[in-house]
Parts: sequence; C-alpha cells; structure tokens
Amino acid sequence: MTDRVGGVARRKRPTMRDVAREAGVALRTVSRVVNDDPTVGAHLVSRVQAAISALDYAPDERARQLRRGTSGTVGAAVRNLADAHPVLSAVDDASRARGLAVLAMSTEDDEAREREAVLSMCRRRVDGIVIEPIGLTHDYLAPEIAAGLPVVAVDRPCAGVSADAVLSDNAAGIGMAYRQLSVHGHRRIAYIGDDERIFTGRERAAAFRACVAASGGPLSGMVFPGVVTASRVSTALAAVLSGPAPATALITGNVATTIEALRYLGADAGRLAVVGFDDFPLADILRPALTVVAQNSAVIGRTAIDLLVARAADPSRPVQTVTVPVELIARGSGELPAPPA
Amino acid sequence: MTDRVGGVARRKRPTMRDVAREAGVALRTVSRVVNDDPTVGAHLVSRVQAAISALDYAPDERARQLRRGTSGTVGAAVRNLADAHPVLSAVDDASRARGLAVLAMSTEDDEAREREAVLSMCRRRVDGIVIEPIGLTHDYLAPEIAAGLPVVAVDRPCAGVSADAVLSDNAAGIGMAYRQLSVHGHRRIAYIGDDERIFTGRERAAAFRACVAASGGPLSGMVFPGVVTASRVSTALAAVLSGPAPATALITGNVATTIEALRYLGADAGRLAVVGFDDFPLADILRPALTVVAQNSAVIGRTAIDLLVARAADPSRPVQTVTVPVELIARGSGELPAPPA
DNA sequence: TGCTTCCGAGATAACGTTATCCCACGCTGA
DNA sequence: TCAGCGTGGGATAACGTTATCTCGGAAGCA
Repeated sequence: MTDRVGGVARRKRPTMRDVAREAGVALRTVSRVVNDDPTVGAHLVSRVQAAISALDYAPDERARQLRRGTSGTVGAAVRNLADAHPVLSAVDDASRARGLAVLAMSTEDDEAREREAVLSMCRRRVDGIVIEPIGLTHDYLAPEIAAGLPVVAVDRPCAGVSADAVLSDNAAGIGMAYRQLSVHGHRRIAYIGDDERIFTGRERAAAFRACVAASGGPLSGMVFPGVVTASRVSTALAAVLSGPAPATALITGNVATTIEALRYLGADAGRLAVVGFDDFPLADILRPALTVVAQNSAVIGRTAIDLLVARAADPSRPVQTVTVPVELIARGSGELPAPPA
Repeated sequence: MTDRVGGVARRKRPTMRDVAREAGVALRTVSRVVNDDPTVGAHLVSRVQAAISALDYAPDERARQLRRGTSGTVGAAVRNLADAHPVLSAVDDASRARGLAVLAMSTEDDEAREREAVLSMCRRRVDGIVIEPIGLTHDYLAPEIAAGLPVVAVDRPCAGVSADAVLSDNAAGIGMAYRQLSVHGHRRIAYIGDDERIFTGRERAAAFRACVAASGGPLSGMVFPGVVTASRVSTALAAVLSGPAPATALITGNVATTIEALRYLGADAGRLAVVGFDDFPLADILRPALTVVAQNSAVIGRTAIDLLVARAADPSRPVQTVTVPVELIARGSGELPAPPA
C-alpha cells in the first residue's frame, strides 16, 4: 500500500480497515478496542492492539469528530501570541484538564483578523470559543450563538450579542491604585490609559474620574485616555509633569502604557510614584520595582472554560458575567512618598 | 429542523444538502460554488449564495479535510504559551500568509506532555509539525516522518530522527558577547547557563569555554551550566562574585537565567557587566539597560514554515539544518568598563 | 435434551464533504 | 436534419470513523 508522491514511494497512513485486516477481525471491533468498549473479549483486544502497534496506526481525529458530531476543541481568539499571555495559558490548562484541545489564534488587535479567526474556528466546528473581543460589534456571531455555540468573552464583553463574559474588577483595581497613592501623601495623581472606545479603557478612566471626584483632587489636565503609542504617552506625560502644579503620581491603564511611560521616564523613574494596571513579568526587577494592580489570569482562564462547559451542557442557562477580583502588589514604585508641598 | 438538547429547541447546523434544497440545485453544485469552480452559471451562483446567507451556512472543515486528505493546518509544539513567544508569532504569520492555520500546543518543558501534544497533532492529521524539542529522543516520530509528515525542529535539533531544523548561531552569539566584554576590559568573565543535557545549553557552554581558552582567561570556577532555578543561579552568582579574584562580567545563557541573575543582583546590577543570550521585552528599560545577543525570531519562524512547505512538496529532499545569525544589541550593561586591577 | 436468554462480534448505514463519472442540452457543420 | 461536440450540472461513490441492527453461539434451566 504505497503512494507515489514527488517520485518517492511513501507509505499511506493505515486506517482502521487495515488494522482489522491485519488482526483478522471486523472493522467495528477495532473501533470498539480503540474506544475502550468493554464488550470485547480479552484475546481479541490484545490481537487488535498488536495489529495497531505493528502498523503504527493512529485514529483519524477528523473522521471521529465528523461522525460523533463533537470536536473536543475550544477556540481561543486572543489579541496576541507573541507577548506573554497568562490567560491563554490558563485556558490551555483548564481545557486540557477537561480533555479539550485548544486552537489558539491571534487577532493582532485587528477587527477583520478577529472575524476571520472566529469564522475559521466555526468552520472547524469547535465546541466553544473563548474570545478577547476587539471588534466593536460581534453580530456576525449571532447565528452561531443561536445555533448553540458557547462563546465566552474574556477581559471585555462582546458587543452586539449576548454571551457570557469574564471580566476583571476594573473599578476596584483603579480604586486600590488611587488609595495606595493617596495613603502615601499624593494629591495630584494623573492617569494615562487606553482609548475610551475600548471597554477596559472606558471603565478604568471612568473609575479614575470617580476616585478623583470623591477625594476632591484636581481633575483637569490629569486624565489622558487614548490610543497607546509611544508619542501619545510621552506627550501626555510631559504635559502632566510640567506646569505650575505637576502631578506627583501616575496610574497607567494597561501594560503597554506602563511600559511606554517607564521608557519615557528612563532614569527619572524614581521621581514619580507609579502604579500600573496589570502585572507583567520582570515588573519586580525594575528599579524602583513596579507596584501594580494584578489581574488574576489563572482564575479568569479557568472561569472562562467553566462557563463554556456549563453552557455547552445547558444552552438555556442565563447569560452570566463573572467579575474576578484584582490584587494590589506593592513593590515600591507606588509607595514613593509625595514630595513636601 | 430542530434538535432538542437540554430541553431547548436548538437549530441544527445547516449542511450543504440544506443549501442545495433551499436553492433548488444539486448538492454538487453547491460544492462547486463554495469552491469557486468557474463552471457554474452566474445565475445559479447567485441563487446558491443567496441560499447560503439565508441559512447562515458555513462548510464543515472537518468533512472537507477528510475528503480532501489534507488539513491545511500546521501544529506548533512550543515550550510555553504563557510567556512571550516571538517564534510562535512568526510561525503564525508565515503560516497565515500561506493559507495555513496553526494549532499551537504548549509542552511546558515536559517530555510526556510534548509527546502527548505531538501525537494529538498527528491524530488531527496536521500537514506538518513545528517543534521546539524537549524530549531527549523523538523516535516516536519516526513512523510519522516515514509516512511523510514534515517535521521541523526549532531552536534545537530533534534527537533520534532526522528532521529539518532551524537553529540560532549559538557559537557566534557567545563569541560576540565574549568579545564585547573583552573590548571593555574584562578579563574575568563568568558564564551561567542551561543544563548541558539540553542542546543549546551544551552548545553555548562549549562556545564559552572555547572563547576563554582562545583568549587565555581563567576557566576554573567560571562556567556554571545546570538546571535553571533561582537557587542554583544565586549560588553560582555568589560563588562567581566571591573569592580573591571575582568575575567582573557575566554572560547568561538564556532568558530565564538572565532574569534570575538580575533578580539576585537587584540594586547591585550596575556592579557587574552583563550580556544576556536572547532578547526579551523590557530589556531596554532596565537600569542599566541590558545588552543582549538577540536571536532573529522572525527569520527563524519564517524559515521553519518555508522548510515545512518545501518538504511537503518534495518529501525526498535532503534533510537540512539552517543556522540563523544572531545580533548583539548593546544597551549598556555589557559596556560597563572593568574596574581597574 | 430442548428451549430461552444473553453476550460478543460482524454487516451496514450514516456523518458532511469532494471527485468521478455521465447525461442532457444547445450549438455547429455537412 | 442529424451526427458530433463542448459545456454546465446532477447522481453516486468515496474519505475514515461510530452507531444501530442483527445474528451466531454459549450458558442456564427444566
């Protein structure tokens, strides 16, 4: 049983049929052995297993999935594959624990690419999708959800369709950051963060404004939401640090902003108290080590898979949004005292 | 056409059959339209497309793959999904450019898990596998490779089977690091790196020893290969920095070692000149900013997919190992001058 | 011994596609 | 007018599994 490809004799993959012939049993019996069906006699089992290893047979997962109607795979559409992605890792772990494989695709913060990735997952008939939504609307998912596809949004909710979601407690996190800086004597605190068209950017900026209003601090010239680019962050930071009454402390709304801010501050990092939203590896070896509001990625990933499995089991359950607590990790940069007025 | 699952009426997915019925054409005609077969009349095309969007039909990729015999997917078994992984990202990009999807799985540096991941990919009949090998032997891949599965090793070669490989120029990289430190006056240079049972650990340690031998520097008590743990790195570092003639410069053999070393050094980082093997995000905002030997992840990933596709096209082509150049990025830590003797 | 019962194992029909045939139709040329 | 031919489109058989149905035979009981 060989096949000529490119001029080379190359063995074709053995199928269940070949195993059956080799073992001298019926096709169905091989299937039973492969699926650990207990209704097969012991001697047949060993004969079939011998044939399997003799032929290096491995069942074709596609055919199995096609026949069974389920794929045993969850899709994960995440923003980025190149950078650290603790949530994806947690999703991977939780899925494996349940015997599910993960098909991860990167959306690169691009709406079209997100759509393409998600639809490709649907064509592969994944059993569910975990998505870190980018697009402003996900109505193209509506028919899929209606057809019973479990979809769980992570970090931000899906707009335009009703899907389960796992979010961090953004407001509480900003509150913790603000309080920490206040406790250390800061009154003039600035915020630079993500674009308010993005859900998290909106929530965090709003929470920050609420904190300032509650504490009676200055608001004007202190809040800078927008697209995260090196130039915008440095412009904002320059504005915040200049003038007659410069800020003495800074809250950054996401990792990208934090890093751009630190890059801009360079050796002067110790001049400004900083609390970053979201932790990242190496935050502890910076000088001063960075105080952060850390999201609980492990819990977020695990919860996402829990919700996904629950919905697969009962598609009629009410749509649920889970808010995961965040944690302030004090490492030094947020505990720098305010200079005496 | 509804199906009762968990007490809820849930629409079954439409199949090509349903589309054909809706459009009043034969099954095969729908298939032709879906695959852009030009031999279909324009009015039939539009009728079929109308039916497709009316029913929200999406072809079942599994059935298509089963029938065609090809899956349009490459598997990527990488060490880690949680941390930054620029090679995986490059593999993803290069694959997408060729119309291939990527099934990424994490091996977590565990031999059993690697094996499980790779075999799972085989069962899914991926068209090829990119692997960052962990296990000491990959003989379990031999039958797959014999059956024509293209396998490309990345970062390290596969032991036990002959597969294409894409490696960084480890020896040249260590040479660059050593030379940079020498140029800045260092004579007592230490090396801490990965276990020599690991290919890269072995190559880099060997290259380091060769550099020392060539320059006539001291070797004893200066080379510390081993498993990367916080305690081992700090023990090694303490040894290197103590005694009558402590090292004035350090080369670290991989990112994990670099980070542990910096963590141990803490505020004293400026006391020791450091060059790290492999770059990582944020290396530039450390103080002093970290000089590194950077691997060219983009080229590595792209080359891996190139090799994979080439082998798929011609399984008889000779097995090839590509060595990708590395680059020294001077940021400060490697340019600290040696203290006067 | 003869009948029922039960259990292990084989034939066969799906699952949703694509590929191979094959036919019906319209056009051309004699 | 009819044979010949090209072309668009339909029936049908795979692809490699699993589920349903059926059947042969061994064991249990009177």
